[in-house]
Amino acid sequence: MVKPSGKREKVDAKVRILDAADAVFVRRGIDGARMQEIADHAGVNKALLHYHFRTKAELARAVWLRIASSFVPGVFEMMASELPLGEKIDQFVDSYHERLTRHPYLLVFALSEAARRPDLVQGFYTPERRRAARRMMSKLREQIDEEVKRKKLAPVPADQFLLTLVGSCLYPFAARSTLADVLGLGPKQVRRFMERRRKELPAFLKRALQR
Amino acid sequence: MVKPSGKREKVDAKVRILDAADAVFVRRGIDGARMQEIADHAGVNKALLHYHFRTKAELARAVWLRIASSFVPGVFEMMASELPLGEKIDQFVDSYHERLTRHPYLLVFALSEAARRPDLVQGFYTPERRRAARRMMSKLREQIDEEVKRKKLAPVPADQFLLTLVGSCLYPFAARSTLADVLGLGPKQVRRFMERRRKELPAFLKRALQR
DNA sequence: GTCTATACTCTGATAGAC
DNA sequence: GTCTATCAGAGTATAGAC
Repeated sequence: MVKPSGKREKVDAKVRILDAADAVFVRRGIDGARMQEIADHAGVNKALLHYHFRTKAELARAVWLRIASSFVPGVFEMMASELPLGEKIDQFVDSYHERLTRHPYLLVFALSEAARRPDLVQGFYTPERRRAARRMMSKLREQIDEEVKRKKLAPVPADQFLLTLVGSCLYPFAARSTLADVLGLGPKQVRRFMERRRKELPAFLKRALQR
Repeated sequence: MVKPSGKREKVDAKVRILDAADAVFVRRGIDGARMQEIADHAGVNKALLHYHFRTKAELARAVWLRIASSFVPGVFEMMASELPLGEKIDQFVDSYHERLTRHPYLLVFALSEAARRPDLVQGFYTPERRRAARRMMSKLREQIDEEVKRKKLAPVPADQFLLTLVGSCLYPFAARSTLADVLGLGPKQVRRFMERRRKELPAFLKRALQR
């Protein structure tokens, strides 16, 4: 499957633009991003951005959808799988720690734009994706209920537990700078702190479900 | 303590501007906010914003500092107090649920601007505030250690526990829209979900510390 | 202190050549 | 598809009257 040299450049430019837009939007936010900076970053002219993605809003939406598609479905699937609950927790924490460590601005971008621009997210949750979400929830419910029954715990609603997992895992990445300020840590100490968290958080959460 | 009618207008305008700027910045983000919208919202002319706060950046900083001052010191103090650990958890969850329910965009604003603009936060953590933060941490450490010893738990670092508390409490407010999409909830159901969380989260966290 | 009017820059978007 | 050149509008900031 060799690329026809004519088509090659075209595709590449469009992808390079998307990659550049990703970097700039995530770093600066949609409103703070400049089309010029994206063009420079992609090594093309500003006009070309408008050729491939008519407006800034459309480019932003393309970036957004690409990002969301790159991890939401995977999480749904993993969480709906037959893996034991404990391993799901491990995998979730591991994969987000890995990704968010390498992309420090990603979470804040996703949260703030999703909160402020419903239109951006519009259409991402297709019927199929909603079904996947429901499959995930019902599988989790089943596993948690079993755990609760076996260990005779107070019942824990699956949605609440999932949110606690997600929140306590992701939040530190959103609040990294505040965290450093409040705990009085330098960048290096923050990294060490997060590494420890990666190991200890799953244990803490599992323990909370084990009695 | 009656206001001299001459001074009254002056003070009021400046405060009205701050209030308006707060509303607009929090809702749109700093980059997305327009000086014109702030002026309209405050019922004054655009030029007056520049008279009282030279630039947009300075106005944004004033808003930021006012917001941060309005709750950070209180949390530090409460968390450093002699209250039992369990009651601290209750109070923390309650006060944030109350505040963030009424100001849905506040958290996302705080997180995204703090992450992207170190200069904005610059100078907020004075030596006195850092001391307050350390007092909080050492008191929490003491209380958690005691809990751990009494209940013979695996040791839980205070900073990690605090972050889990903060994250699992605040995150849902930052991800409100995503939450609704993933769980397939309408606005009303989201509210009910959050009310339940307010009651159940403290119990879950305390249980995690009780074995 | 507050307003009107305006200067000027920045930036998203288009036209048109290659 | 990609570039150069340019426009139109938006948006921050200032000058100056009251």
